Amino acid sequence: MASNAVMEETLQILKDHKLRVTPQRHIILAYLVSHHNHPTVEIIRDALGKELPNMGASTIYNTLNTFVDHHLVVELQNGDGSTHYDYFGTPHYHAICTNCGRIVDVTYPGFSDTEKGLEEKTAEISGYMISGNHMEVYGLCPECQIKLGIKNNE
Amino acid sequence: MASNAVMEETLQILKDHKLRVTPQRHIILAYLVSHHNHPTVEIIRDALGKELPNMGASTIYNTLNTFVDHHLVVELQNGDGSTHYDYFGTPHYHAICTNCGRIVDVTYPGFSDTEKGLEEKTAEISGYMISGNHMEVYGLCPECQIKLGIKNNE
DNA sequence: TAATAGATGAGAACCATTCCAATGTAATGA
DNA sequence: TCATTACATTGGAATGGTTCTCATCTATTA
Ligand SMILES: [Mn+2]
Ligand SMILES: [Mn+2]
Ligand SMILES: [Zn+2]
Ligand SMILES: [Zn+2]
Repeated sequence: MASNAVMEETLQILKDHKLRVTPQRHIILAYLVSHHNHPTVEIIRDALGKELPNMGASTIYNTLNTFVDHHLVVELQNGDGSTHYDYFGTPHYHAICTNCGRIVDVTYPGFSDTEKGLEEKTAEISGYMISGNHMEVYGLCPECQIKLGIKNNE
Repeated sequence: MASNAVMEETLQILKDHKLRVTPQRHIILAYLVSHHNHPTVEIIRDALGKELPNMGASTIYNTLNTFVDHHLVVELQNGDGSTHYDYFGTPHYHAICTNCGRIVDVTYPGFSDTEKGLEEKTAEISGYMISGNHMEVYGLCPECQIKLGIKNNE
């Protein structure tokens, strides 16, 4: 699906909830849709500083929290103390480097079955009414393996 | 395995790493091993206040961070702003209530296979050298379902 | 156009966690 | 046993990401 179609579809979700599509919300969403870098508020602020120099930090937090509330975006922690945000258009999970904090997307055929199985088992056992899940796998990214001398640079 | 056997085994891990088994570390570990309430630092502090009234908050943080570094304890977030800690003796994952924050343990036969499969797939796809994973499932706990009128109290 | 509700922005406030320096205590070795 | 060294605890200060407050601004509705 084209990036602007994703945008339109997502913005419609906001409209459906009587939320206004402001320039700030539009530009933040566009940034998230077009970048897969799992940015922090600070990174978003720096990246959008040229287009909207006066955008307040509160606005970025408010906007991202709104997106999270509507399940358009997920929050991630990589241990660096700040929250990372991820436009969650396509189901996937994350591998997070315990050394440098790098977060990469992962998915594979059959992943959604695994996910669904986990949710069903959990509902059955715990009695919870399931609304979602987070899976994260931790380890050393390829670059840190080299940096730390664990893997040879070939 | 008896609780004191678990304690001994865990304390030995500290000794093996040349870490001293102080009264503070001992009492905090004992609390975690014998409670499955996924406590915060504040909860631990309140619970142990009678036994060690002068224990500093820094000590609790230091101790828990040490345990986490040695993979004896895992950290959990439930959205209430503070970190929750869990003695991770037996592999399991968590169901977290999005309304009240309640965290419950879940496991089932075959869970470790699911877990292992996820780690192997991830290593293969991402090139990461895997050291662990976190799985969390979100939803409404049974009590909140009733409280919110979603499920009838039978 | 008037009235209302929703959104932004600057800075203050919050608060969980970390940092720091002083003090205390266990391990080591002569 | 004494001296030395390394590890740990403590209380308080500092940090810093996030939330809160409120005046201002803008979109929506009637
Ligand atoms: Mn992602
Ligand atoms: Mn648990
Ligand atoms: Zn890395
Ligand atoms: Zn609940």
